[in-house]
Amino acid sequence: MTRTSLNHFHCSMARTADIIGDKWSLLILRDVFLGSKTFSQFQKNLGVARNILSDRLDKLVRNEILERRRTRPGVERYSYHFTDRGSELVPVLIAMMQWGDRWIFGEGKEPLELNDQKTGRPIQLIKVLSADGKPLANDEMSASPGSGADSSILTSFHGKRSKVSD
Amino acid sequence: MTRTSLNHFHCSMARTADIIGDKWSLLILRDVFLGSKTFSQFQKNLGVARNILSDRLDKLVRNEILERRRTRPGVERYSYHFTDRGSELVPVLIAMMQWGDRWIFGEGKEPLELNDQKTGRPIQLIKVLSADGKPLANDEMSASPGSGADSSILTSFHGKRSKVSD
DNA sequence: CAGTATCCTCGCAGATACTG
DNA sequence: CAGTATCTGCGAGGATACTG
Repeated sequence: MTRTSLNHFHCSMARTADIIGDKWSLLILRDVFLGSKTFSQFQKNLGVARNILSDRLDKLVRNEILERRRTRPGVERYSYHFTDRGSELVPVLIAMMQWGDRWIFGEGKEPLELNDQKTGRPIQLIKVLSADGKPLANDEMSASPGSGADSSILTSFHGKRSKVSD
Repeated sequence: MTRTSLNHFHCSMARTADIIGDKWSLLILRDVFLGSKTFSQFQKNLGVARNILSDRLDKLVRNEILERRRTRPGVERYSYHFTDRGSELVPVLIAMMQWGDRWIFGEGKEPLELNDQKTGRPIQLIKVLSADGKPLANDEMSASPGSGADSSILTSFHGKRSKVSD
């Protein structure tokens, strides 16, 4: 990838992956999510090369995921923040973290705990809901035993499948 | 990335990104999610080079995201399916798709619709829930206006922040 | 501090031919 | 069909020096 852009795919996944589907972008977003704001914070936390960091931040700003603000007038001091668009990416980040918590770090591995800032309530679950807002039995998402017969998660869909390869 | 592995990060996001955070893997998973099963289906749908596809499938199988099954005994005919571990990645995929539906393809752009296979109910929302299962007002996730003062999504957290860079 | 500029290297990705 | 093998090259990524 990267060599070829995914823009020609009429697929939200592909387009989204094209924007945030690289590791540094993902890690930068995670870092923003966890409170980092400045170039040097990112650089220090992630250990990424400065030019790469610069490039990624630029891309995220151009794609309106992050917004760059001057912290003090006159001085070269900036901070990065989620835009609306960007903050709605948080569920993606949380979903990834939760998966990792569960499947990479095991039971006793003290996963990252997140609290909602306003209510103080812990955030622990991300769920796929049906249109009416009722939770879809989560079992259905992961019910099929790995070696089961015909694992059928969510296979039916409507939309342009035909143009997948173009 | 890719050059350096993310294994040394004690961070679920980083580790998850290391496994599925590249575009072809993501697209393969999407394709599995939408019903593709075989090497040639992937190859045809995605237009990816065969060696790359082979490599990614291998990696996904090694990481126990996908499982390879022989469809007919004796014949070289295989199919790929989600494992338990893999199927729990579906929320990540859905979260990405939804974000793309909303922010890349606009209102009138007919986003992909997904139906739950068993109930037939449409799946449209993915939500972050608090530990008690109650929905966290979704506004809190995206409330801060892009240019607002101090956009505070979910900033508090507990866990090993210290080891971020090592 | 917050980047840009430069150089160099390695590996991802593409194309194509071949095999069981 | 489902890959493996090989060859090539672009460009992502790293390191470091420099600038406003």
